[in-house]
Amino acid sequence: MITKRPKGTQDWYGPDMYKRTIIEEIARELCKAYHIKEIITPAFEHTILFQRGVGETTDVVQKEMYTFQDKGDRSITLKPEGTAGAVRAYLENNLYAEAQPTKLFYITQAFRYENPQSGRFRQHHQFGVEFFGSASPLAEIEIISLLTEFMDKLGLKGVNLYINSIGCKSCRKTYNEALLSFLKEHENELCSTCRERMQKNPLRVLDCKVPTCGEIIKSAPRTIDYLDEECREHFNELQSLLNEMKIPYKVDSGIVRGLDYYTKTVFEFINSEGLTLCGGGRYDNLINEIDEKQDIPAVGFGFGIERIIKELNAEGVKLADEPAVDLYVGILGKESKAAAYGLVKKLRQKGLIVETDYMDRSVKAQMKYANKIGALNTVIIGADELAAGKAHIKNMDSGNQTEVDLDKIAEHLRMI
RNA sequence: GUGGGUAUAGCGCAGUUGGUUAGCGCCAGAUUGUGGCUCUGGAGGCCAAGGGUUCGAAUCCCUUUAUCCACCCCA
Repeated sequence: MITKRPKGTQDWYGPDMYKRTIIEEIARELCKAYHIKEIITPAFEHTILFQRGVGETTDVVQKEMYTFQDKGDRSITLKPEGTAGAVRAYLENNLYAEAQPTKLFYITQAFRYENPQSGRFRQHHQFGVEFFGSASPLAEIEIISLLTEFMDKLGLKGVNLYINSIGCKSCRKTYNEALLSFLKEHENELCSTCRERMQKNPLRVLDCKVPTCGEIIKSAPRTIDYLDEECREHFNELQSLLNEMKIPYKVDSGIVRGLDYYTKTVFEFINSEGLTLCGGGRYDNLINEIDEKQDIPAVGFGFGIERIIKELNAEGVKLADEPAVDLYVGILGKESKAAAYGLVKKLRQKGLIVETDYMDRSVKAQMKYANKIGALNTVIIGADELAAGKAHIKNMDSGNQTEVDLDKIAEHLRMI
């Protein structure tokens, strides 16, 4: 037990760790060009923030939060998603008082107590962007455009954009009534889970994957038919912008998000297996729900880093290789240790990736090791080399050796 | 919370009606200071844990734990 990690968590190392590093680098680089600033908020917040922000009736709040009392008897919750904390920080630090809009991105862990399975963890990681202050569809465009570029840079091809509009509060009210009465007519044709969902959140029936339900849903009322004028216009403008920008998308009336805060635009990036890699949308009411003195529109998304890696692997996309060891410095003889290590240090300071022997191995074993770690070049430093001030640099690919002055090694390696 | 699969060396796996395997990796050698290929040798496992049946259990039965997959929901 003591050497076992908690259920649903992962240790990051090796190739996946490197992929994660590259993914985060691409995200940061992209946000830089979009002039989106990084924010890091605490791993935990007051529980009330998520109850209000994410929504009291959602599964995330009802059964998936890591909530505990701290020693000061405060109710604390490990963040289950990134938006609520970013919104809280935006309000608490009066960022709305600066020139608007405010564009923030985060790379954070998120905690949800659920049963782990493929692409699902109790601690996972998200790259997210929140765009505060703009009611214009251009805010959605900014977010979506960044996402499509992100996908391009990663080399993902099998992920598609689906968008929908669920309208504002008032549209939703009339729509929910229409949907509910429709569902009641077909109640005995629906699967058992859908019959349950009907009661607590009828919107969720729309993305049921059971084929028989799918047939019924086809003729169900769609949110986009119940939009008021403003919401309809917003959605139309968004679509024509996407068309003009030649960003491929599909309108899918089945896209309804499971978090309560969304309004108007909702979207998902989904792979060929139906797994959602990224979900987001507009949340014009959320800030007001958290601070009633403020009424600020916003758009955002969360992208699952584990799911990106899963998709990269599924599509066979190779990100950049880990940088190779430029030179392995073999050490021969006790009396050469300090001088050889001094050489290692000097070469590292010149920017080379250098490895050496810490195991007191024989020259043969050192060469084997150098080969195993993929060193591009090797050199053996012993009494002879130190006396002569020269050594043989061996190119591990060709096997050729070149005699080089000890103080010219870096220059020699740069030339090849 | 519900359902199914799996659990044998660091890894990935055999194990026939109850009496244990080679592989990959790791370490060391194959003349003295040079890798890859080959060969030889070595280390490493209370066969997930506990209980039961049996002369004898990795193998059969029960319990527990872990893990994977699916549902709900989500990234």
